[in-house]
Amino acid sequence: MTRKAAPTLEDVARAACVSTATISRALNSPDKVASDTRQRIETVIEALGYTPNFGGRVLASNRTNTVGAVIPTMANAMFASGLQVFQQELSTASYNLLVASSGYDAGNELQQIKSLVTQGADGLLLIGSSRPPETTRFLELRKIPYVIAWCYQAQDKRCFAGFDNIKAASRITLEVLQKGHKNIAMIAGRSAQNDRARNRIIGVTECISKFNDAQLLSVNETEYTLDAGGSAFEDIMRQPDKPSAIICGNDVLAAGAIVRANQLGIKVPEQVSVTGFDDIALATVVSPALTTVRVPQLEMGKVAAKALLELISTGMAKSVELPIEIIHRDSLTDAPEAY
Amino acid sequence: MTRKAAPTLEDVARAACVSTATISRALNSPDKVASDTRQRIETVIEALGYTPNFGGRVLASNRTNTVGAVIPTMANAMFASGLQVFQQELSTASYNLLVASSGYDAGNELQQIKSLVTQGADGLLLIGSSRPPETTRFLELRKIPYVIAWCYQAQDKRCFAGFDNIKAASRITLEVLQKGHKNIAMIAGRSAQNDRARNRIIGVTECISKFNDAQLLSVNETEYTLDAGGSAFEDIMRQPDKPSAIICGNDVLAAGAIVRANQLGIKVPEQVSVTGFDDIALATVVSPALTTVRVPQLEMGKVAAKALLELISTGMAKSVELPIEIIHRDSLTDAPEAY
DNA sequence: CTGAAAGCGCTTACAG
DNA sequence: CTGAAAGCGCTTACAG
Repeated sequence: MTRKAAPTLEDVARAACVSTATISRALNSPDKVASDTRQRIETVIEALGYTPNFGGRVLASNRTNTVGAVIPTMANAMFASGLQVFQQELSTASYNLLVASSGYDAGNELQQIKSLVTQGADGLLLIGSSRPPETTRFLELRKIPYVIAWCYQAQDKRCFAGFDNIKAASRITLEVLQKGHKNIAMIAGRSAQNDRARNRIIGVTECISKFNDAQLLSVNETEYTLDAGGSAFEDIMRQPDKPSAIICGNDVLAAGAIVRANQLGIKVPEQVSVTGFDDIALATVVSPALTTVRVPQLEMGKVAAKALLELISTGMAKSVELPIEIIHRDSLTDAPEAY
Repeated sequence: MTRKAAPTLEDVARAACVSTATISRALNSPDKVASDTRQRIETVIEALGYTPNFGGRVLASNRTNTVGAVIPTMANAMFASGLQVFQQELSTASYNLLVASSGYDAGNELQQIKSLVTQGADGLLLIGSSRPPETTRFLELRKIPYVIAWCYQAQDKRCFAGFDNIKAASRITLEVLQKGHKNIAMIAGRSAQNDRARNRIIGVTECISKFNDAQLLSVNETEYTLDAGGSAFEDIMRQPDKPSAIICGNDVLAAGAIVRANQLGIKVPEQVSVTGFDDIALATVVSPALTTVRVPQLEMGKVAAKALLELISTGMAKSVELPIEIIHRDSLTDAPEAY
């Protein structure tokens, strides 16, 4: 099986009767080459089926035109669709996307980051702002351009493309309180290695604490699965002090809670209101449909790509804070008077 | 901003008092190096914070340790979770994953394939078996190792990691028929550039044609969204000849149909049964929960990764056919007697 | 606008 | 087990 060697710049140069330098220019900065030469070169390239060798190009230019993304998980719809837009945006700039997942584990994240950087990623997309010093040190040391999505911190010099999770969580909490709910519970994501989950808890807590007659009965941290949401719901509804509303850390948890409620014969929202977070497809499919906070997933992907590209080429890019929105559907209603 | 140049093999060699060749060996085939030399080298590498330069390595070895995946869309949960497993499996073999999406468009797919190959992908994961000759030619010409997921064709010499969509669609159809349904409709994906969608239609059609007293009233091709599923459902139920069961090309379509049915006050499954395909999270969240065919998403990701790695290193790998399974939930019930 | 040539940082036969 | 050296295929000042 003798695999005919792919044509090289050398081959093209010979066939087109120019130097390799000119061909390289014709490819990378066409305007520096006379148009007739350029035409001749293009013909030859076409005829030979030449494509630049990746390794040669990378070694000489020290750039890969590749960007890496490390996300918590691809299995959750909330990251996947943003990633899609991110990739499309990169694609228009002739950049490719390397993807890895951390499984919400900081050690794993560092490992994946190192792997992507070793594979030559020119820049990185990361989710969330807080990570162990070891990771931060690595990023700094290697001067890796990176943008952080899914959160926003005004005072921070790093580049964000996201929204303020504390504010967003406060917003949905306010909706709940305005419906007259006094006894509230929260089903949250695991906050230990997840600043978004943590900040959503903070947002809920802070908002409730401003209302004298309202109280946060409990915060149940759990993994982001339907089952876990269901179990947490069941636990909460077994307590003597039942809430009239449950605020969930994301839509998966909320959908899990509602599905379980339906199975247990507990009426949502008549007996308990439930709210979500993220606004993924699930939110419209559960019954009752989720009142939730819509997170600008697609917009984040797009903005993050632009920022990262700019960061790579110019060395700096501005953070952008995207707006969230409360989506009113059927899972949140007025607190029962008698309560 | 003088960015201190990263240490090279050269630097390590000098510091460890050995040749660059030895270091390269210590890195790539440690057993070829005396253990004390290796130790010394490791210390120096650690001290200098050396990591191999990607471009140099790629140019010299002609391998990137990167594979690419071109999937129809990341936004749909069915591909995303398989991709996650695929990446994890690659990761254990020190391979990285480049991802791109085609949006179910063949032209787009070719463009993305070219882009990934240009970026040095050692191999490719592709979804589905049928593509334009132009694409096939490119793949052949460049001798790109690739594996095809989400389908399986016994007679084919290409490498598959998937299941037989025709058989799978027949299986679920048989379930429907065995419940006594005679008048059936199908809501399918767009089959033009999508062999899975096409084969599922074939499977349904073939199976029904074997039953003399049953008929396929209509096949409604539409895009894979909740709304499209809902609209198709509405159209179907507006016809004078209503089906007693609707077989859907995937869970998104089925969930969309059921949500719409609920809104219209049409009872599922009492008035119409509805079945899905894929078994994604949505299937358990809609109410009634979907009777559907479970596709081995995660297993496919894993098997595909193994096959691709083997294909890259040895030049060949066997196709594997994975089993599907019918998941019985609540959206399919007996046909009304009176019908 | 074009060419000659150095150099990017590795890997890998080939010798020893 | 180790080293000297060629070579991978580009890009990019530097001259002209």
